[in-house]
Amino acid sequence: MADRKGDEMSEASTNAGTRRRPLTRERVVQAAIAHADAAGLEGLTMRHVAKTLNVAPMALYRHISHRDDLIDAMIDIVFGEIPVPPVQGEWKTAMRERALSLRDALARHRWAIGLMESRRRPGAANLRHHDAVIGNLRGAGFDMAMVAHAYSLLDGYIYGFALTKMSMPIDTPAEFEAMAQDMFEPFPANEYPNLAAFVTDHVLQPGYDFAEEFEYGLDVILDGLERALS
Amino acid sequence: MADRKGDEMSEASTNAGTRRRPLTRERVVQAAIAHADAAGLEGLTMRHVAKTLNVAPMALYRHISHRDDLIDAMIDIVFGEIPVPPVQGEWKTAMRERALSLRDALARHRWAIGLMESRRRPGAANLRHHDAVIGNLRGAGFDMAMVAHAYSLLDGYIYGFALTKMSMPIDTPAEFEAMAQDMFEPFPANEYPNLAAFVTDHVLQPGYDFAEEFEYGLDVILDGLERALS
DNA sequence: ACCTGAACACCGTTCAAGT
DNA sequence: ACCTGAACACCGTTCAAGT
Repeated sequence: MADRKGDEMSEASTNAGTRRRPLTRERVVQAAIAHADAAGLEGLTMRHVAKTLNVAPMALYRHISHRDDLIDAMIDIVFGEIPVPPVQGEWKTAMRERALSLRDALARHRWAIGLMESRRRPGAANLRHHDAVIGNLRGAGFDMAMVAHAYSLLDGYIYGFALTKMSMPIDTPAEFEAMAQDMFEPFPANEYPNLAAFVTDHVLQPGYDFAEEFEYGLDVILDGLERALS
Repeated sequence: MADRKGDEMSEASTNAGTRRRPLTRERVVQAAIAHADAAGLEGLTMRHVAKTLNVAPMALYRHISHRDDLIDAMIDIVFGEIPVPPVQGEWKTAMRERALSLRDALARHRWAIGLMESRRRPGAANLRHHDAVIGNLRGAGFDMAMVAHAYSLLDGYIYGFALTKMSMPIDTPAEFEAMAQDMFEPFPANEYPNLAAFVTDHVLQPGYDFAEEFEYGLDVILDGLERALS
């Protein structure tokens, strides 16, 4: 497959044979995100990112000042993946879509969950996102106090659901059943009858999918805010 | 102060002059919790815990099998600090008190927030807690599907609020004002008018306290569940 | 101008040894 | 039986050096 003729010439000015593109901040951040998506936050080491870029660990420090600066940049990419809510537009559908987009972004980038709201130097996508959410709510008649209520309630729920879902030690029902066995095994039988019934009669039943709970709770919250607004 | 006569003799059988109590699992876990409360999860190293106990790092491994096993034990202590909800008793007040207790426990042990729901081998206090919550809801007439809805909504919100509150880079209003300056500084003036107005006209006003948002959202959720129940 | 290698002060954990 | 010390394979980051 080497030596294809007609390859695009967009990088024609680089030396033939020189596989190495110049390192840029963007390439470092993208490599870091790919690595964290695959290996988690604790798998995200400078040394590993450097290796995937075929570079010495120290080369990264020309483009980022330290690990936390890299994480700042990664988080702003995640915010950039969430469509900006329309400033005009019915608030309930806008907030509903925004919640689903944020949930999906956090599902793609589980390492980001605890970090989205903790940036001391939020990036442009982060600020733009929050500006649009607030703008939409204000336009729909929320006063400042209600904006604050709605924001803390929605984001608390969205991040918290993502957190509990992510930290669930299990993905498939088969795994869950195995874990449920192990879970009760060290304890006397029927020591926790309500929990046992809940697990066997509901959670382990075919068709139950924890992920679907998200929209139920979201609608309870949106309906509650609507009622508070009027 | 050495040589007090009349000291309690409860440890009288230990050698005089030997300051060292025997290491136990409980002492290791308690020292680890104290350390994590003060220094956070990333400050919780085997070597530091060992130093506070005046012991070589390796001595810990006689009582715990590895760092994750230590964390399992720490989490069950946190669950044990939350009063068990009464199995009989009006569900709304029981769930409200349980939410506030859990919030308070997470405020004392911020390192625990992402870990409470991720134990593969939950301890006795953990299982007992969940059993009592489910028992209360079942007794109040929740069917299994509604238990699942209520649980994921409440815990999502409780853990998520704790997470966003903890990760807020700031505690005092003065700090927040300084950070708000820095936050907008790299960007053109009035690039984010809605966000700027929200911050200056509401969040930075005297009397605003983000922590108080918790109960507002909690009541929206509890009222919504009550409505869904009937 | 851009990248590298050696080094420093850390980690969790294994293993063989001390009392 | 209980604890220790040296060692291994890792970290992030500094510093001086290479091209």
